[in-house]
Amino acid sequence: MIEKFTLDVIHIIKSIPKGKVMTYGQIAFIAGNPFGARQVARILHSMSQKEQLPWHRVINAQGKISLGGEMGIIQKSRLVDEDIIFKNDRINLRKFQYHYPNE
DNA sequence: GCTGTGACGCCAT
DNA sequence: AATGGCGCCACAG
Repeated sequence: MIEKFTLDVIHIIKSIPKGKVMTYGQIAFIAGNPFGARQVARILHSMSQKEQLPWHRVINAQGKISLGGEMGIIQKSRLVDEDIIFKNDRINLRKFQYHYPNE
């Protein structure tokens, strides 16, 4: 049985519109687990390959990519393609963060 | 059912 | 601004 938290997280991630991003902590908070940022990361890691999640729209609270190596490059270029602007590998959250409708 | 782990976040230096 | 340490919790082994 998969936790409701996990399902909520997946649903929330799927709702992120193009050109916007959300942070791990924000998603976890909305899903009902204020301290579940790490679970969000874990969910992405395990599900993004199977599910069709816009995983590249999820970044950390500092507005930076949490992945190193090639995956990080891929994520960055995907975001750039959505007109999201990087300034020294950092995104302006005040401008690009998506505020979830409910809660 | 106990233990380690992680694409994190926050506060104290 | 940069680092380090601790907390928190679902999931795999």
